[in-house]
Amino acid sequence: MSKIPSVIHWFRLDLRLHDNLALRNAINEAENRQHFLRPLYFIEEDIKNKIGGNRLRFLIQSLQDLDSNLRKINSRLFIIKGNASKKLPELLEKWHVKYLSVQVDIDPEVLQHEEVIDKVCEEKDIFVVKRVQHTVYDVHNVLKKNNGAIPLTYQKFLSLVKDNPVRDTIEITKKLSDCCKSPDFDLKEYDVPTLADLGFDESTLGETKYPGGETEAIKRLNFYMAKKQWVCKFEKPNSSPNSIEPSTTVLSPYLSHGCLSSKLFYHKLKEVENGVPHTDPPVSLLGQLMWREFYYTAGAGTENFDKMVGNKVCTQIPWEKNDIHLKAWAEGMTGYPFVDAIMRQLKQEGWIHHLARHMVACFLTRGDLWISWEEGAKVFESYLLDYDWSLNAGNWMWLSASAFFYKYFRVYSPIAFGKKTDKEGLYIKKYVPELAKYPSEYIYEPWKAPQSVQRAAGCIVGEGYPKRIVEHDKIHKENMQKMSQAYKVNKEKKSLKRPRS
DNA sequence: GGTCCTGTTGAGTGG
DNA sequence: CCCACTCAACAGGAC
Repeated sequence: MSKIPSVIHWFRLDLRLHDNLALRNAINEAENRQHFLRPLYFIEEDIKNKIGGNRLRFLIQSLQDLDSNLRKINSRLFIIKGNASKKLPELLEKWHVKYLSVQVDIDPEVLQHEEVIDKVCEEKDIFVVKRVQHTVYDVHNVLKKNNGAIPLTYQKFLSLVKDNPVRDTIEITKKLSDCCKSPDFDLKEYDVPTLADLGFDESTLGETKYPGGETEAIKRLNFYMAKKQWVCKFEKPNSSPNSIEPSTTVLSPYLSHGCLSSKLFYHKLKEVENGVPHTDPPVSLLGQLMWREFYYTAGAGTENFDKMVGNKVCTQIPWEKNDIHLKAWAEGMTGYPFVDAIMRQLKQEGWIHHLARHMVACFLTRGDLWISWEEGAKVFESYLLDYDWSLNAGNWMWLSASAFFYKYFRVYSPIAFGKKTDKEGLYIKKYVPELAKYPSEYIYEPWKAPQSVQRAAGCIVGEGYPKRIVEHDKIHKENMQKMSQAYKVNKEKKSLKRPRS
């Protein structure tokens, strides 16, 4: 076994070569010292039980693309089966590692692994480099600027970052010297596994609508940035949650996996907006990116951010358990066609529009089913291609009026809301095909259709399609009272903690 | 303490 | 008649 030391770049959510400073640091280190370069990615053995099939496929595609891009610079990706905190310590020893680079993350599960590695590296005197490259800003710096408190409003967040410069992105194009190739460079055991290798049956998935990978990310970014008028006029609240093709960019899965650098997106948007009239945050495209930063900051600064109990920004609400309703919601079988269409699109394609997320999140929590946002967050975590720890928790708290947003009496109507942008119900007809022959008049409320109409449409409510599991008109009013009560209790608790003196 | 808050509903109005 | 649009009501909190 060779005694030449190795340099490791530990890939996590930075599955790209562009704007990857940590990777470039590792490359330079390997080149300068003529050490081996080993770009690693850890895949847990039971990953197929942990994340949904669509996301798993997206991840594998992203890794394949990453490997192929690394090969273009005379390197490759080394896939290690197992989790980092178990496997990496062995490898640090085996490969005589002297230098390790990694991006900064805030997800507590990731940080758990990182803590173990940090300790081992300290013992072994391995140099560790960490780079902020998943967010535009260093969120810990933003927190410091706010005296450690998290900004509870978007405007406050914007004011904190207003004058922060955003560094230019970097590119990695130079080919690596052959001396940086380790002797085990061609071993198949480090190859990116297929879905079948991971024990997942790909035939259970629909066609790939959003292929993973840096190459696709850049293509998608350039496609949208070329539509300058569209970018400059973009207003998120005015985009449609139920268009047949997405009304927004769907860059989110690429950002969440790090196939696309948020900083690159930032600079491209600035370039397009430069010198011409454009919309602004919160509604503009740049504003969308800032929402991401906002939630990252909040997530980094709050303990138990993804839970209700022990989370200081989260209003404690006595949600109730109801596995039957939860299952009906998750599978798109609530009897409300708009809700069901959204949930089925989510399950099939791994992406739904932001306002569609609002609709179903409101329905699950304060609006109708009175089930904890944590349950909804778990379902989203499994299905969403763009799942992101802090954004998921933050948005679920927003929608359930548990934090950041408090006007709980603004409840989305599962009947009226979708009609605004899709009166005909074409979206419902696509994703809830059993209702495809319903006249548009009844498409949002099939239970109102006369029996003759239901028969003619080939689907009887209660047989071919479920009856409503709750009556929205009644239940949302009851829930508002419960919310009011929970707020009252919360307020009392707060004033007890900080009595006026 | 006034002001402001991306993303409501549902009724009412005017083109 | 249908639409696009405005407006009021609503049980809140951060800054």
